[in-house]
Amino acid sequence: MADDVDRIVEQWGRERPDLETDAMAVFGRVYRLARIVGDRQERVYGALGINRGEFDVLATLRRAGAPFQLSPKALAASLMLTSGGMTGRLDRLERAGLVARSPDPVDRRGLVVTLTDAGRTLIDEAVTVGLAAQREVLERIPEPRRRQLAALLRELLAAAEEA
Amino acid sequence: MADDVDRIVEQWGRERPDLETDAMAVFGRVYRLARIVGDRQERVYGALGINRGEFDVLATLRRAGAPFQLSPKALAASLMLTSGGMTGRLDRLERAGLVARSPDPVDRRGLVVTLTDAGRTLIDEAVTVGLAAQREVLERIPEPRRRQLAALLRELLAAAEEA
DNA sequence: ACTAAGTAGCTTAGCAGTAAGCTACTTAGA
DNA sequence: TCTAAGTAGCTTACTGCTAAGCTACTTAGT
Repeated sequence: MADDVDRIVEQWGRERPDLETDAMAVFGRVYRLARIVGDRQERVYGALGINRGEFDVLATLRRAGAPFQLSPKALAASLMLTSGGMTGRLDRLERAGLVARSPDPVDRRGLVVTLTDAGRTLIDEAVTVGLAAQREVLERIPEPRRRQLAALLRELLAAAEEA
Repeated sequence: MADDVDRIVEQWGRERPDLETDAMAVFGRVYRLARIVGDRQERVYGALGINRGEFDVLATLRRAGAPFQLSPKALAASLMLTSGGMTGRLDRLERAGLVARSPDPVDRRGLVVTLTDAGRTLIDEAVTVGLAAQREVLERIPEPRRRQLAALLRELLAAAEEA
């Protein structure tokens, strides 16, 4: 049974028989997966009052371990975000009481962003339910193919980063 | 050798040993792949004067086959876009002379969007170079793993659409 | 034939991002 | 020890999207 991506690849094959379409089938599915699972995560986080970008900021602070502090610079680099984008996310998170900004004691140009207790509580819940949402999808495919897929995606990501 | 995603998963394992983190490794890589390869495509299309969203509109018209016509409604549905988003894309493409809007002869509420000759020429070039950019990444991993990956992504997408 | 409900595309307001440029501060070199 | 270059974070202008609501038109029910 053909899926949407199969149909698209087939249409291109008919209209442009000169094209080598294999790569389309792979990346077309990567894009669709990112969108579908991303939207799923967005809904789950939305129920907790944050969006996916804000989740990523809180998660990065949480993962860093106690005392849950990073500079805006480090956060922006880790999330591949411009400084303007980071300012906006921190504004919203600070307004919601989930992070606090304070002066960097050793560099007066800089700040340190700290997860508040409320932020810590929220992200610990969010990561649990977000991961459950991902597992619901992944566990529909049985081992050992789950493990194979993980290994192959790791290899493809390495290829993409090199190219 | 660990990659960024391995390090993130490992940090979570340390901070939250209660979490079942397998799914993170899979979807974390899907998100990163979509971003990296997406940015790559964006650069390629940018050299031709269009962005990825505009590419998708032209590609959908092209794939439909002669006479390369679809309604804004059909385009929006196919690209999972709101009607407002579609209006904007068509405005830009029409201004660039790549598509034309004309009244639907059988339904006076509707329009038909047609690929112009310039649009046809541009999309035929864009799909060729865009696909080459994707192949450059994919061909870094050897057969038969390329084929396995394609099959497993197909299965995962089906799982995501069902869930 | 008339009316109520539905549909197509557009408009507006709001959102979250980028790019470019600013100010304040730090660092390296003569 | 000045000074030039570099860096951190913020601001502004712009982009492309969504959500909601509009007008014009079509379809179904009586």
